[in-house]
Amino acid sequence: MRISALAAEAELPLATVKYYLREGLLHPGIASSATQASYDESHVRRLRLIRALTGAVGLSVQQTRAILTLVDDPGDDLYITLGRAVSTLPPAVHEASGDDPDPYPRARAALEALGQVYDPQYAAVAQLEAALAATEAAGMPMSEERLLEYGRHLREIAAFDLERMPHEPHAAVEYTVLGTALYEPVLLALRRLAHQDVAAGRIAAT
Amino acid sequence: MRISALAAEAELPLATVKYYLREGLLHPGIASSATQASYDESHVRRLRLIRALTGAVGLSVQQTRAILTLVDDPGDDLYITLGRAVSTLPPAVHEASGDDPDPYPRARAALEALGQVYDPQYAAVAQLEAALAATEAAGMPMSEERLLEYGRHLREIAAFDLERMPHEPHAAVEYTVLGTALYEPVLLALRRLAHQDVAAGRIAAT
DNA sequence: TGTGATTGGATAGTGTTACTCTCTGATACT
DNA sequence: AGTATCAGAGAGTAACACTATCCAATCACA
Repeated sequence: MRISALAAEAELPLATVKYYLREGLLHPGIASSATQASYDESHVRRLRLIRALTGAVGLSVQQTRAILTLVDDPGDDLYITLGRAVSTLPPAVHEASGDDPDPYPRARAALEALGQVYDPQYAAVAQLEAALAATEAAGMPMSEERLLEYGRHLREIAAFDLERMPHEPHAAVEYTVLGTALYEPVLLALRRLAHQDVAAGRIAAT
Repeated sequence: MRISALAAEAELPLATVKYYLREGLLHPGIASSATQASYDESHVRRLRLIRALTGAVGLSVQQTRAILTLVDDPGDDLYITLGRAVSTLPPAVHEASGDDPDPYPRARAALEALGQVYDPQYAAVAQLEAALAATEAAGMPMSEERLLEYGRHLREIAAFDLERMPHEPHAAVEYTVLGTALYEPVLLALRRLAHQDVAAGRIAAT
């Protein structure tokens, strides 16, 4: 398959495929001569994955490359790899100054209330802190009650996810990293639809 | 309060405050002369809300303006207002061509499996379709089992949210629109942390 | 009542991002 | 032999979120 056939297969402009090649998101084809290379099904799959991440998940090209690199070439520690993946996922958050004794007070309080263990280095802690700070700044702070309710359901979802993790290490990394990123938009869309459904149920019950 | 004091209060560069004024995100101060206007606490709160939406929630200035306009000036129908708000929330999705008999097959199947009523016009349906299509394109389709599990928990979260909705119409709009947008980053951060916590529990149990 | 700073308002400039276009020389089909 | 396509590189573009500069008017203070 030549590059133009690849572009057609993936329904992308040729120039865009070249751009992804240049940016290192797509692995090069096998060069058969100085001006010819052949591409295969793996390139088509990769392009679909790239579009899934830049499209529905909303990642930038840089973030997408970071995620793809992790999936392609995971370390031997799933925990560290997932940590790296989460730290590249939005929202981006600047790390706290090293000398702050309690850099994440809201997140710490929340996680203690939930009885969850956590690694303060983990990017999601800073993300939670930023998200909670934003709710306060906007004048709609999360009550502890709401936090407990949300946390309880998300823990069950997380437990469900973990139960279905493949055993083989490489597959486990792919499942975890991609599952974290790809299922998030589904989660948000389902919540928005659930609001609609519950509201409709309320009205019908009147 | 003059504009420089407002900028200082909100910890933003003066030029940025002027930019938000120009873009119509921030209401003008009361002009006391041709070159003087005075700002008050409402402007400080508004700036904090703007930063919450553009920062943690990750909205663009355009999207932020759309949300703020809805909150400031909601129609008399909460349902329609929420629909408009959801349609401006990411991920952006192009509407289907009007003549497609089944534009959202994955979303339809999912919502039928969940037994949820839904309005096909609702933007979240297209968002769900795009999110499910992305999981398939990436080679990690959502199983029906996973969909049911996610949907169940999100419905409970949605029911919790709706129970706490204020009665007064204007407050209800603000709560619903801002709650949808502001709590989403919290939801995602909590899921990421729950993965970590559940994984830690697994290891400890070994 | 001068004088230096600040204001609102407008315009222009900047750095980033995600493409998109154009060019070049080499190679492939016919 | 002639046309088309290729890989690779570079430049160009449009949108975005600021950021900077300029101006005349006005204010605060000496």
